[in-house]
Amino acid sequence: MTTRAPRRDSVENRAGILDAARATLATDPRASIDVIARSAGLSRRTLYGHFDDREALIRELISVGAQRFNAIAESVTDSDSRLALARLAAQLWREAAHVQVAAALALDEAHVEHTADALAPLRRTVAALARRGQEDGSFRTDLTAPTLARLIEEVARTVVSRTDASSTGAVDLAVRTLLSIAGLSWREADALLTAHPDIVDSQEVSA
Amino acid sequence: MTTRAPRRDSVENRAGILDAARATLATDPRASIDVIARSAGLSRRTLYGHFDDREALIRELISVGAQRFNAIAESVTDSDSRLALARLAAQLWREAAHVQVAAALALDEAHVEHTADALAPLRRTVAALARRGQEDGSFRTDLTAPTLARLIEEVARTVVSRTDASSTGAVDLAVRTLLSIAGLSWREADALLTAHPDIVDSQEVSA
DNA sequence: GTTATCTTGCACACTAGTGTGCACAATACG
DNA sequence: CGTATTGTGCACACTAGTGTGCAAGATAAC
Repeated sequence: MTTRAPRRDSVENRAGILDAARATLATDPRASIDVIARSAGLSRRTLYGHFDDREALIRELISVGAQRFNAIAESVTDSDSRLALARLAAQLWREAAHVQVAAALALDEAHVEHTADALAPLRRTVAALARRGQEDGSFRTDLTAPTLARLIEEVARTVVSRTDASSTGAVDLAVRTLLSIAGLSWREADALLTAHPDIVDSQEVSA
Repeated sequence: MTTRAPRRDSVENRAGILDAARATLATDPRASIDVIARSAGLSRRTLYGHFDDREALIRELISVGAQRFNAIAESVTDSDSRLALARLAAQLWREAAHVQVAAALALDEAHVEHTADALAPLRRTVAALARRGQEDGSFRTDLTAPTLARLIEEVARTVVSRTDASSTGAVDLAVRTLLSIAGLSWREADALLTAHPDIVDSQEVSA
């Protein structure tokens, strides 16, 4: 009487669709369901077996992605706000694949709201960081903390979505850009990264 | 035998369509022809009397806009590269209405090429400015000149298209952001703007 | 006042996409 | 094996948009 366990290929296909959607939508946020399904090696009809809607597919994509980098936001605990910002940027960059979809989709009117909700924890972290950085004299004070936070968010979005993630030194560029936006001169940023080479290189989390 | 002069209302309507398109597409780059026509107070059918295509309408919009700010690029002649960048940013901001459409449309795959072509002069100016700024020690040298130029372009696009143009102090924000990206610390940028209040205030061109 | 020019509404054909129903084939699971 | 689950192709209805043809009406130019 009890229902059977779900077939293995079914769950694999579902994951495959999500991967394909992530890759496809990162380049073209308006890619059709058919293109996504095909690039996952499945038929359009099958995709509708896994997701009710285009909407449902995208919502899941956003939720999963947001979860990943909300976690990152929590993991950054440096007391030096400049370091915290640098590390946050670098860590997020490593999730570039996930970030890019979110960044691309966030620009689409239909999903801004959901994206904003899902990313609320990350945004709170950034806002708090901006405030702290101003208070301890690390960040610029010619802008209000909320404005600075907004600026950091927007520029981060831009850098992430308009940079070839595979090119060497891309992480470096992203981090330096955000430090500049925070108000550091490029020499300060440079000195900071030289003093803490672990930020840009590989992750400090042991395997 | 000779053809009549075109009717006055006709040329006005054509201009009206361009204005409406500019305003509408700045918010939603995918607005339908019908929406644009209606917001110009005309019927969809009439719009097609003035422009062959959606394509033709957009091409003209881009061309006219590009012309305007290529002219601006030429008008900036400060020998101090920091001043030149600041003034360029401020001047372009005053053309915000035109810039915003271009910025929005430039993100659309279908028009990137045309936009890039039309903006070539401006981009050349920015590239030269980046090089000059590095040579005279004003701008950061941790990035190559082309990378810096690209970064300036992208961030400018972001600031322009994602800022409420009417809000007070928006010009100020735009200029400060770009100076930061160029590598100045926020204090340097602040000092520069204090020393040259004409940049952010009103235009220095006599009426 | 004529008249060429312009605007408009309506119907039409066309494209590209979404989401569903259904019958049939394949297959992983028990 | 048997069978419930899943994938697939096809037809279908639907939406939203583009671009055109045409006839009738408005109106600025002469």
